[in-house]
Amino acid sequence: MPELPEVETVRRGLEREFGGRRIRSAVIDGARTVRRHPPELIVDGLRGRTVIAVRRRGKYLIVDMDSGDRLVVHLRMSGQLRLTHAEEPIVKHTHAVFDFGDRQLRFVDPRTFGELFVLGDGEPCASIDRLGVEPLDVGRADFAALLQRRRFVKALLLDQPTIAGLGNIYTDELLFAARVRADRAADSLSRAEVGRLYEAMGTVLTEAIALRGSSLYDAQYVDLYGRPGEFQVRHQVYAREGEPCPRCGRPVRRAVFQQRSTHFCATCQR
DNA sequence: CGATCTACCTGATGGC
DNA sequence: TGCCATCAGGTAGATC
Repeated sequence: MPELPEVETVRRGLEREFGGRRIRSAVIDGARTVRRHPPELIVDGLRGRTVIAVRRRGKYLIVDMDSGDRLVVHLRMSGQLRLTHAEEPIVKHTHAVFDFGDRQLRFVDPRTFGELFVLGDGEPCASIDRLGVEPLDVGRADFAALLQRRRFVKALLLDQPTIAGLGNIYTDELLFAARVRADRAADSLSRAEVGRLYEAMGTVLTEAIALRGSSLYDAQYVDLYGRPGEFQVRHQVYAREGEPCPRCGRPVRRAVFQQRSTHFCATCQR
């Protein structure tokens, strides 16, 4: 599922393939994908505009256009952005096609949780504006301060207004690396534990980006070119229930915590 | 404030 | 073979 490393991988592909290129036309199909405003705002508003830059904020992709408009994309669970040639057949669940002349950018999303919307020059966006710090930019002291709340540490790491970009896969991997249980109160972590969590956040996310993210058995996530990521082979606990813990050898466990699965080692994580 | 629950949606999977 | 229940999880909103 697209979390920070997957979204960052797509961002890099978008900037490389579409930076400086002009949208000839756009087609939006399906009512749910563009749901914040009429689809004409994209179809008519972005026609003829050129991509200046592609940025990422948390799990949001932000495409800056030469008009000052920004095309915002959130992949949610099953959204994919794909680079294709114009003549390639439109696959099922394709909800948006941006034609750049020699190539197309297509948004494919079976579960239609993902969304596209456009923001005018300077227009605020509550969804983006309320996002918390970027995990790879926040300093150690600021990160430690964020944890001074009486909430389950996993819930806090998943809380986008606190820290933007972590999802279920990477929180489980981070907590394992830091040897901290998901259900610990965030403000009960020792200095050493906070330090390990901070270090893990940097190393795990950086390596995951280098390996172009994680693709699971369902291959819901692939990059712009349809390639799966390779970080899943480095997962220590996520989707490894029953396999030996890489640290102590006891079986990795899975439990439902706050309505989602949590993978952990009951021996190594305290 | 924080925890819990639900809705959104399709495809894959497993049991019978 | 088919049918049905279950599960996957990012975000928003209701409720306790």
